[in-house]
Amino acid sequence: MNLPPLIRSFVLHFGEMGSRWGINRTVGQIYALLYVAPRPLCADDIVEALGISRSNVSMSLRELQAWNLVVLKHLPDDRRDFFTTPDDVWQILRTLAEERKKREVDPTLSVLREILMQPAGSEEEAHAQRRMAEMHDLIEQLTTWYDDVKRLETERLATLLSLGSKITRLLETKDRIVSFGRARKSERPGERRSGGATPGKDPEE
Amino acid sequence: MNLPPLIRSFVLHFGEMGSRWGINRTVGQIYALLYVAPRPLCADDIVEALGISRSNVSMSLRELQAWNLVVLKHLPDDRRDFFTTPDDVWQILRTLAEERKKREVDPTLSVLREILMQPAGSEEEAHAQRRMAEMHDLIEQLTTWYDDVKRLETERLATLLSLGSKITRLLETKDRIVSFGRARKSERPGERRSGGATPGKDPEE
DNA sequence: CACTAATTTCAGAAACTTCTGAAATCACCG
DNA sequence: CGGTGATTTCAGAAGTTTCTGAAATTAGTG
Repeated sequence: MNLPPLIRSFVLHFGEMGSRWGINRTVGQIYALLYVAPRPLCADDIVEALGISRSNVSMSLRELQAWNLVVLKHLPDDRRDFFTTPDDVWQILRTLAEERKKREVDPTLSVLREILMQPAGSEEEAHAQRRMAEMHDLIEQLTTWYDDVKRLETERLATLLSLGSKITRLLETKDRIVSFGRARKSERPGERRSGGATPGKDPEE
Repeated sequence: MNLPPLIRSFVLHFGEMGSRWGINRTVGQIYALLYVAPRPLCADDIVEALGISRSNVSMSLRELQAWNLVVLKHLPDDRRDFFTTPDDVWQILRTLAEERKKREVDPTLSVLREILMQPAGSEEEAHAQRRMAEMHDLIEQLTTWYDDVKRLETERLATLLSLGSKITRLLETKDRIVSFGRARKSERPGERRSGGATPGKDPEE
């Protein structure tokens, strides 16, 4: 490996991290390298920078493509493939979330659904099904939220994040103001339960 | 492995999933088993249910304890350790988020900070630092949001989730109403930038 | 403080993943 | 359509992780 020290540390750290979740070391390193490189790199650039075999680079790039994490570029009069990462880190985050959901969450949800369809053969199984139903419902709530939020443009998403938990307070403020403004048109919102509070159901978006 | 079919499917799925992210197959299976079991299990119950060696169970339980994912119980007049998972799935989610952050996010943040402190030795390194800074800032925004939201009680967290992106609309509604109600006390909120929109900075928690 | 039973540790075996170099494939060019 | 160079595939080598049984440790008991 023959890289400027700062880039080297970053690449090595990503390699480590990569192996801590599913992705492997080389894939992590290549991603890190592409992420910080000032221009798109071709396979041989990567071989040179990381000191790994050509075939390993080829396979790892395939994997990154399968994750939609890299962008393919072509230079005129050069038939080699050049690779970069998207410029926008928020876009990268979205892709990562989407792919991890696809690989980690969706299969679990469908296994849970399948098991929950079957009849329990004993009290032990019935209890297990109740537990699985709790898990299923939690995951479903989270993915519903995610599906909703992922469509926001970056700017609004950032606003949402910067508000954080303040929103629950804001929500109460809004309840007060709106119910006051409308002079109690129907009934007052009052205490809200955990399940399905969906005020202000605008048709747009 | 000698388990009722529904439980068996669940346990096997979790084993698979386990190996898809960092955790290993056995650890995943044991967790799944404890999660659906109607009562706390001891190590030998697990050996029996999953058909794996006693020592493997012992090591895997240690790992689950290191992740804070299991609860230790003792029965009177029995010095064996019995294990369960917490009853509340939201609590489980919190623990999982906390531990993954500790292992996956925090180390990355500190590596990024360290690298960003060092002087760049070339334009290539300077560019890399700019990219790393973008990544750093994104992660910091996400963790700030997380640190804020994780303190919410389950009920409020559920409300927040069920609102999802509707909140940004709600926010605009609130801006309108509040600025109208206050009859433009100081300046009007207007367009909001991505960075630090923090309306309603209440002192309380 | 010896005995017993539960539990943990650990060295090496088994299983699995990653990585390589050689061979096959692909795609353009004359 | 044969040649050239880039790229991919793949069998097996290298490396890593997981799992086991045997030995060591811990903790309670008479």
